[in-house]
Amino acid sequence: MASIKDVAASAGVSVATVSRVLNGHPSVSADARERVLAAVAALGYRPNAVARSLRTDQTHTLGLVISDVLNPYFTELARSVEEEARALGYSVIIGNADERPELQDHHVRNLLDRRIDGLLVSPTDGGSPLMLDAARAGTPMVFVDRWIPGVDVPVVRADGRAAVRDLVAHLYRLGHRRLAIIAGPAATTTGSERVEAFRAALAEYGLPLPDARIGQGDFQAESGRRVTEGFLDLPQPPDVVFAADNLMALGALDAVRARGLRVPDDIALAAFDDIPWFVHTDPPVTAIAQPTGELGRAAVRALVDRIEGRTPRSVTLPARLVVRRSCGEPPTPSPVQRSTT
Amino acid sequence: MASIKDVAASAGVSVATVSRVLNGHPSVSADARERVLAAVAALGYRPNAVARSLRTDQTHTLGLVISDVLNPYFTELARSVEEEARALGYSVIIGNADERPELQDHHVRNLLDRRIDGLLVSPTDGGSPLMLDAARAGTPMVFVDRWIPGVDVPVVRADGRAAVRDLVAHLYRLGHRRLAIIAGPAATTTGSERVEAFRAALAEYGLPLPDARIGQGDFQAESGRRVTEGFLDLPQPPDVVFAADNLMALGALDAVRARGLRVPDDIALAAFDDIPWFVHTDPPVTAIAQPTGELGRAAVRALVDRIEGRTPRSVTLPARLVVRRSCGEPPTPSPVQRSTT
DNA sequence: CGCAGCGATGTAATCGATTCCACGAGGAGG
DNA sequence: CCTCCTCGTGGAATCGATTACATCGCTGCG
Repeated sequence: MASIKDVAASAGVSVATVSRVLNGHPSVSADARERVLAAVAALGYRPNAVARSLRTDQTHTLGLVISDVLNPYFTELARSVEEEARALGYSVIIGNADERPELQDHHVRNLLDRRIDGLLVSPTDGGSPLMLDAARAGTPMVFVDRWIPGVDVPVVRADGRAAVRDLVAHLYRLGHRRLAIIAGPAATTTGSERVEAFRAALAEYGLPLPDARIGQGDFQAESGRRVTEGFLDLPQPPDVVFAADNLMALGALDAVRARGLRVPDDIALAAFDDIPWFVHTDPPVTAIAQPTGELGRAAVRALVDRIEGRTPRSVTLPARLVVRRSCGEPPTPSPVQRSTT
Repeated sequence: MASIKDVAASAGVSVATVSRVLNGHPSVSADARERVLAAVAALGYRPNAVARSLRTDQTHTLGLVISDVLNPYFTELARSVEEEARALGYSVIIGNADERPELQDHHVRNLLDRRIDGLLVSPTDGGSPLMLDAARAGTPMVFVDRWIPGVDVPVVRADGRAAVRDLVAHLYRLGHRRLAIIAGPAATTTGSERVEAFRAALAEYGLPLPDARIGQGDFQAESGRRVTEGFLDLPQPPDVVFAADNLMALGALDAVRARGLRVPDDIALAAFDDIPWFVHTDPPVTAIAQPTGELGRAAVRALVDRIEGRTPRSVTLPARLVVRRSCGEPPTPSPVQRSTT
């Protein structure tokens, strides 16, 4: 592969001049510029990004560590992150932690070794020493979706409290009183926050949330199935199951179906995170939709601000309830709550 | 960030010795090794992968260019690729082409500039000059899922012909005679092959496939919707719509539902590519399942073989039909065709 | 006792870029 | 006509690693 030296030789100038032409430095004669450009074209020369990064100490690359690529929510997040990053002149390297802290560390370490300019993380756990060290050491970093309390890193996320309250109001109106939740890991902020928001909303209606109706999941479909089976085995099964993410809702659907029960007649279902497939499930699933694309874009902007010396800001955007049929009664379209069915 | 020089100084040895310790070179005294390791730990030193890559001309990184991350099929493929690559000591950088040739070129160029060791591609089109040049120039490369004819690059893919034949047999048995297909872009191999397989299978049953029942899609949900609407507007709408990928099937489902029609009573539906959600759609969708994970792993193995000087082999694995309810008649479980519902 | 050979180590070249500095030519101003 | 600046250019240092080669001290064998 041709290097800058080959170009210089072929154009009859020094490597310094070639570099200047390539970087748009003003003080190059029109004649030299032309010869360099011709040589570049003739040789099909492309600058070696590795060498350039070594010299400039910049990779123009962001690392994105997410908890689970197979979760459509994170897939969409990753996509919007890449899009915005590209618009700002950065590339993105994705690390998929698969909800496993040690895999998350593997990726963080790998990205750091590659000297990425900044790190976008949706932590799988409460924060490994590695991640805390990186943050402390001044690695430009932004948390997205989930975050680690007590670390001085901007957070870009959705606030689902209002939407959860709307959901509980919706459920109450439909006559449901025994509500249950499949929670995410307590070590994640989204895992604990969603339970808290749910509990608070229930309290407003004077409804209890006994421990038996709080199932411990791990954001994966299988745990949703397992927890739901537990709920169905209770002496008094719940009227509604609220899954803290879309994969656990899928598992719940599996479990309900396996018993030969029907949603919403026998048991209602709602989920956090809306995805295109929820429109076509049987029945369409009522869900809380995050502004995923906007979150990804805002996170990139914050991180790039930090990298380029500006002051990044935390961002919180509202989530909203999307009513479908999985909790009963076909939705009556209204300006506020409209299903996209 | 500490460099190898700092470690050398702190351990009281030369950088060469540090490098030797780090790379497991045998001729280092136990004493020196110990002091180096201590210094590494004390400084929290991590080798700079950029510098190392420049010197060794290896990045231990594979590029993966796929057509659409939002498509669950490709998401799963990407995941299995990363997994196998990690097991073999490589990292993966994903480029999402979004079914846009110019975006695909952007990513190929970006990956090449980063001097990745090899490229895994599922081409969005018939092959841009950039990609053809890269292949000709000897960049280690492997095609996965889709490929470009006439280029000497190993291909790892699924053969869906037998499964398509099974599907047509299934449809015929259910009494369907007017079959239609939503095809992918003709410039992609999967786009044209699936139509051909379908046409060949229909021929075996003496069924025609008039042009009016071949809709041109682009593997995105919106095109599935549009094409399906066209089918429904025909004087004689088809009995069955077969979508060449899962997103177009989603669009088709949208279109059918928007007309107030029912699957499979009014029109049946089948799709290429099986995904977990198809179990829970209304109705569950009959699909052709590819061995996605195995494809990803085989592709990585082939590419790494090529990179490490062994001779890579093309691989073709069979796809299989998964019968569910979207074409009519609940499936009767049999040893050969079993739904995972 | 002398020298070959080996093990441990350091010096320095190298990868491909960027960039500081020096230098020469040419124009402007005194 | 001389000096000073500016512009265009090239030489060389530099980034952080790897590695060929040189060196030095020992050991072992003849």
